[in-house]
Amino acid sequence: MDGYAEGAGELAGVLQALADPARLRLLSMIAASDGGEGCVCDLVEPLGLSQPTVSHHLKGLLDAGLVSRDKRGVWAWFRLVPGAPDGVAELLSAADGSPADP
Amino acid sequence: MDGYAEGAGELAGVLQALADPARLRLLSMIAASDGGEGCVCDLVEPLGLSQPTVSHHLKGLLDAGLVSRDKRGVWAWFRLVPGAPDGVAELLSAADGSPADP
DNA sequence: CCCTTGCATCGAAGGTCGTCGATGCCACCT
DNA sequence: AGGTGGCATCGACGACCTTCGATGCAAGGG
Repeated sequence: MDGYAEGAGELAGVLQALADPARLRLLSMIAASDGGEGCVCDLVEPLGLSQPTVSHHLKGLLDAGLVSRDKRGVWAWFRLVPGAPDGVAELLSAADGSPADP
Repeated sequence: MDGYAEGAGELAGVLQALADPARLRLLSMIAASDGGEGCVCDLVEPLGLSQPTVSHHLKGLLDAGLVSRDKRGVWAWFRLVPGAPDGVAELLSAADGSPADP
């Protein structure tokens, strides 16, 4: 029963990484980008935040395992990790006893 | 395209209400309780937090629409709102371009 | 070889959230 | 009616997170 403690801590970490409008918009923009990839220079402008802040949020998402970084030369291309949010969704549904899968 | 901004803010609010080990454990314990209901007195001990803190977290979950309060006499019984985390899960999946429902 | 461009890191300020102790209120039991 | 037990609210402290400006590093072009 205390097994929930660890899972709760880990899930809470991923949720906290997602619990931010900037992070969610970042994910949406990357997903909507061409080829599912987005470089920082293309994300800074529409977000309205400074470049270091965007880098910081990207690092948070990277640390949470939600995006992957691919440095091609000078540009850093970020891509979504497929199924990552689905895993979070499943954990969420499993945490409260509402089965999302039949 | 900027429509994500509002949705992101709202979703971020619910996620921030969930991004806490105590909250997640609270939901798990309520779900595992008999009849899907749990009173504060039964939740304070296993959580290891003080009673005011538990009340505060419960209020947070209540404000996020994740649980419902049912005051029966002196005891306050908290129950999960069915489908609430599923809605969050759907929003999560929809936010990154992974369609959970066609 | 030097300069420009793009990204990550460092340090700091401001705000928000989690946690606690003390208090007040309401319902039940004697 | 008085006493007891349980829950919500209030004020305060400490820690974390978000954001910014400035700086450092690596890659590519002239």
